[in-house]
Amino acid sequence: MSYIETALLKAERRCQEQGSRLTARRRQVLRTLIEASEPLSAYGLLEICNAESSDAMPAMSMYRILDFLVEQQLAHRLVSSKKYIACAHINCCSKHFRRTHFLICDECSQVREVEMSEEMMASLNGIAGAEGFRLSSHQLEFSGVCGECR
Amino acid sequence: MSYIETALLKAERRCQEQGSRLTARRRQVLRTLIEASEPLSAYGLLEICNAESSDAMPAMSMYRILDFLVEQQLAHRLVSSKKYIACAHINCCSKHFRRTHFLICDECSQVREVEMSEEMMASLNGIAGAEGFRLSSHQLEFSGVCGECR
DNA sequence: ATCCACAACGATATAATGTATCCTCCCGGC
DNA sequence: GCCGGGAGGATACATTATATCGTTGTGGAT
Repeated sequence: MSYIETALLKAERRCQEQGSRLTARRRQVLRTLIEASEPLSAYGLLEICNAESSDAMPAMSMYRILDFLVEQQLAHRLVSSKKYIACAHINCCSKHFRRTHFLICDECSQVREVEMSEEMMASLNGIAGAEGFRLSSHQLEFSGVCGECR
Repeated sequence: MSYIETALLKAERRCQEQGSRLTARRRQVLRTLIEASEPLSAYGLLEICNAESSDAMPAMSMYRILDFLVEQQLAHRLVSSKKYIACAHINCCSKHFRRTHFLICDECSQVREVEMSEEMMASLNGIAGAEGFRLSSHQLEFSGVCGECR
């Protein structure tokens, strides 16, 4: 079974566990994200999805679906570029969730989603904690140049 | 001399060194940012600035001015909220520049701009480097809850 | 099987944020 | 005084996102 089929099945199961559904629209958006070679904007996704199906979806629906996918940790929103990617860990256990960071290449705009090490987590929490701050989200976006582009 | 007067003078000097000018408009925006108690959006700033002077500035100008202030490191743009703040280090030496991170409180939306420690820099570079990645920007935005709100 | 509640989606309008383009003005150096 | 370029004005438009209310459809309770 292909990566994408497995991913969609797992996603479906995860949704059911949450009492929600991976509907046709949602599945289509998620599949498009997984197949994409780069991060896509909401309207970019909309264009692709609407091109491949006869009845067009309004932008509102796309935003709702993306909110859903992000909430379910099936996708991520890159705040620095306002674009979306499928979660890289969609096919493995869920222990990585909410503990990842993103390496975003300025040149090729590829994104590496990397699990945050315990060491790094501790370091960040320590630094923030020294300021009396309790971190909530751990989605960090780093920009730079990737190995291939160097 | 007040904090804000000193800051504006220093800013003016810094601009001159760069061959640019801290014009009346730019000064007004920077002062507004320094006086603000919370991050402001471009249009929010526009409203404030236009309210206090007779001839209104178009949005385009505000964006240009903000681009300028950010480039000069006199202000920062918080990408997660699309808002702007005055640089907290506007009144001290420039060694902090491009080495800060932001602790953004979910509750009160206050922002602490914190110098990044050598240890943290090394840690981040190490982690990214292991993936063959060379970091460029070091503007990190952490969300959480600040000491006062806890 | 029917009905209900609610999740999901459609339709429409509009808000908020950001950029492109071209022109004018003004300051500083020659 | 002239000229070159930095700065800003005017206008249009692109992109991103949300508000609101109505409709559909699915699953569970009865």
